[in-house]
Amino acid sequence: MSRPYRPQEIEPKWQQRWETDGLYRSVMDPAKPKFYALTMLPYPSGDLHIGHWYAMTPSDARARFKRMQGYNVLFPMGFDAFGLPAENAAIQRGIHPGKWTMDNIVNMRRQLRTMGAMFDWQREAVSCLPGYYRWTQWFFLKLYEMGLAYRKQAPVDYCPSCKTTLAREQVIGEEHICERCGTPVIKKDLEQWFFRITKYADELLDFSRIDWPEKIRLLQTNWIGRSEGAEVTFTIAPEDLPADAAPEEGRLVVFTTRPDTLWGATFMVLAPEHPLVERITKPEHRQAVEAYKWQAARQNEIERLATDKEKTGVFTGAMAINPVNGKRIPVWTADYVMMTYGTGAIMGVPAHDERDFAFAAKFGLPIPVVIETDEWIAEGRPFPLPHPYPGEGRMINSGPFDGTPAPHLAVEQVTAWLAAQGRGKAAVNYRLRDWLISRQRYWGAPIPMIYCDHCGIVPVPYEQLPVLLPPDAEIPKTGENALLYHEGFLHTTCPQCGGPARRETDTMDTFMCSSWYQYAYLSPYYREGEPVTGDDTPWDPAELAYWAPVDTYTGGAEHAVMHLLYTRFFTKALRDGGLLNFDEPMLQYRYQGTILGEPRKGDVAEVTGAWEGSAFKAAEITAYPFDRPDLWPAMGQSATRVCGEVMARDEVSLQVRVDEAGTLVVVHVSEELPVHIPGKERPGQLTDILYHLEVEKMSKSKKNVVAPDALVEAYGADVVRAYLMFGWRWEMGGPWDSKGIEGIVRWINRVWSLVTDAPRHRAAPDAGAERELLRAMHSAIKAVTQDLENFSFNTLIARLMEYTNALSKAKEAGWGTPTWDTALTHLLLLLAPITPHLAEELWESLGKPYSIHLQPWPTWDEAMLAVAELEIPVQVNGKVRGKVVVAADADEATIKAAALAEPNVRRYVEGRQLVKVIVAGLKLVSVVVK
RNA sequence: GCCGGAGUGGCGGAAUCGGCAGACGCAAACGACUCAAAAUCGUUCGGGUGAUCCCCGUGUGGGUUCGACUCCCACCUCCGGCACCA
Repeated sequence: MSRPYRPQEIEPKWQQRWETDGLYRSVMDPAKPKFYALTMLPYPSGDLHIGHWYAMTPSDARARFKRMQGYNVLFPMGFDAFGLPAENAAIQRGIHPGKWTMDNIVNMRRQLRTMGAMFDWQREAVSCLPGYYRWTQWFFLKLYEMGLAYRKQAPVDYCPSCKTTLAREQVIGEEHICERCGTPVIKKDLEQWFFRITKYADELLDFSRIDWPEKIRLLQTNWIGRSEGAEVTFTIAPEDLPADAAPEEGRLVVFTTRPDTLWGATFMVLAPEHPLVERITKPEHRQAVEAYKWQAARQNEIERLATDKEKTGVFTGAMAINPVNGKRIPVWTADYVMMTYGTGAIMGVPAHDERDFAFAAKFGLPIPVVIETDEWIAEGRPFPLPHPYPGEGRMINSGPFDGTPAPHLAVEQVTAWLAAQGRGKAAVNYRLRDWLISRQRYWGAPIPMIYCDHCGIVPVPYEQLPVLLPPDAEIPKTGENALLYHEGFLHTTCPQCGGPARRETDTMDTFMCSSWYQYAYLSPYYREGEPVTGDDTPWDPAELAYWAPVDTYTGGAEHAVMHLLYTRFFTKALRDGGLLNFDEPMLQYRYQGTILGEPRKGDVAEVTGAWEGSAFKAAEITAYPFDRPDLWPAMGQSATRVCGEVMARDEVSLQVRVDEAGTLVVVHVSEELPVHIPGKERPGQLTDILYHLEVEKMSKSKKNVVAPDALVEAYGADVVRAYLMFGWRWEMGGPWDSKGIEGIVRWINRVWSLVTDAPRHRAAPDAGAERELLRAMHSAIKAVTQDLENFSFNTLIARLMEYTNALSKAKEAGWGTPTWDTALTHLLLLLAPITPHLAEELWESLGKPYSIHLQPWPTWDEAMLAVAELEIPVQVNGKVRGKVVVAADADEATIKAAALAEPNVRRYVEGRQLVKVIVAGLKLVSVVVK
């Protein structure tokens, strides 16, 4: 026996050697095609998570594969280092956010190095360092210059717990909770900075230049929410306008996707915040309208009580005139119309819109039908209409348009007609809102703006960047922004007039930092220490021209409508600013799923004792393993005994499930009480009892976290890498399985001994076996190449296992022959991207030249995949009844004859009428009989 | 409610221009080796009480087809996103 596989020795050795040699330094080389592979950068939370490994190591494998294929590959790594957890740590533990962050980064760099990934650490970028955020601020100034950054007073989403505003994308679900802490978000009226992402709405809907998953494209498309329709101008009845009204005040524009239903509009609704409400409300309705507005504003704050979808609203007393038929219709105000979408006003067409129908039904407004269908006619034209009908039909009661098919032709024709008359025009609306980037936080890049009493809002000159975060800021325990109280930061002079001025204290959303980091890697902290101007670029132009854009991007799908939308916007904005000459930041994107916590059954505890109120006081505890039902005493509870599965435990109590229905009993346990565990001699402690774990997201509080450091220590990085690729469909993820990794350990050990152990005897080469081995080799090369290309990591490992098994079988027969050597070295080449240390070590042990990672990727020969003869299944009436072996070049007639001659097939065919025989190439023969 | 995705052995999963369902593993059982255990190697492993034969089987019910996990229709369950967006 030769030496055993010891990853703990070989992995650090190679990592050091590669680093010393600069094996993974990525240097521009015009002679080679470039490949920019990027995986989402981590937040430096303190420890690397198994999820980071799951995301990064397959991405690394693919980057390595591309490198062996001859590309000059860039695969960088960095840290998204601004953000709230650092401030929370400061509050809880009194550590400065900067120190906390940088300490975490030191640890995470170490952990990342144990992956054995080909990260080029000399290109690392850390977003909280001045050399980085100077450019983040520079981009802000650039966007401001381009008119893409603006400040406005607006009702914004605000998290009272994080004490900061949030972007629309950071508010989750129906309950409108903060994505970071889960606190319900409230609306606040604040002056905030926005980026005009809506300007790019249409371009962001165009995915034709990029290879992104359908799911992400859909999420972004829905988020942007483009809808086409028309703007139609109604007028307020002149007598209902105040005397001082300007002429345009009487024009009320609404957006509708169904201009063809205009003749059915029987009322109008304004959002409660709509300025016109104030102006047109009649004195006798004023009190009710004011009360309603107040209530609506307040409801926004207390989160309009979820389930209640009953329509509310009040009449303003004013009338409007429908431009298509001159009819006078009442103007209402109601909170189902939103000020932030469209024009904040709608026409109510109750017959053909669900919401308008509910509103009209509640307030007794007429519901005339203007779209008819054959079914409606067949039902006898029921009136009033029992249900709203938003579907297709023909226009009726619509003057010149009666009979027009709607909405298909009708929308176009009515829109054209309105436009010709100057009463409306085609229009498009989006759900997407501008990106709110102000955060009332200390730990972020300061927004480089100055407020001067004289000059107003003044941008910090480019030359003065960075606006440094004061390192000596005291983080208030209240969670407020430390910059508000930092006199040295706050007070400055106006760059224009030189007078006293105040700095903006808000910092930027951290998504701003990650919107351009893919370019930061190209020349990290570019021109640090040198003053720069607005005419400079934040990167070395040569590096940008060579590497950008990203060829393959990988990371979590949860960023679909945040990071992935923002970074596309950013690139397009920079392109329009003349900084870039391409349209999309990442040409190909693939996401991975999530590794969840491993489920586990709790032990079965049998407890005797006595009840104390609603809890049970333990006198004696015995714990049995859950999966040995033969040992289970009956579950249940009595006056002196409780028995069931342990669902949870802490230092002094257990929660025991005593029946199938899930009834829980709380068992109090005094500290000293020993726990009997059958099969264990000494009495155990409460902490020896296993408690139930559900499949859930991993989190420290749920105690289901898998620590990669411990896995690496136990199995080695290569095994962990291979297991993460093998165990799940990459894009799906799933619960962790601590047993499954053993299969990889066995496989890797087999690979190891395949190379390092000599067989018991050496046999003469056998031509047939050699040919078979080569066939297996070419087939493995093909499968692994295609699977790496397609992100199909689990099947790739399966194919490598099969190939390993084939080599094991072949070893006794043909060891030491040239064919054997070829087959073995090809196994190592295929393994190199997957298990880089193992492959390097074995490569060296075969006496091959350093490094395996500099070798070209093997190619396959289709001709070598061919077999001389193959087995074809034969079906009779759709069921497999036999198999025949035919030559690979057999013609159809031969195959047919062989199939019909097969004894079992004959049993089914004899005595019946042969209808036909279908020969499906070399795949299958199908016989039909009657 | 609307828009997506997914349902395959005890488990993770494989196979979709329609062609042998369950590759590759985990777990389990048995055997070899061992004083013994672990490791390793070998065998079995969807169900129908053995079988190379037969029947059933890819969420449910229909359909198309010589042939359906795959295509069509109607449902069910779970997951994700959106949610008065006019």
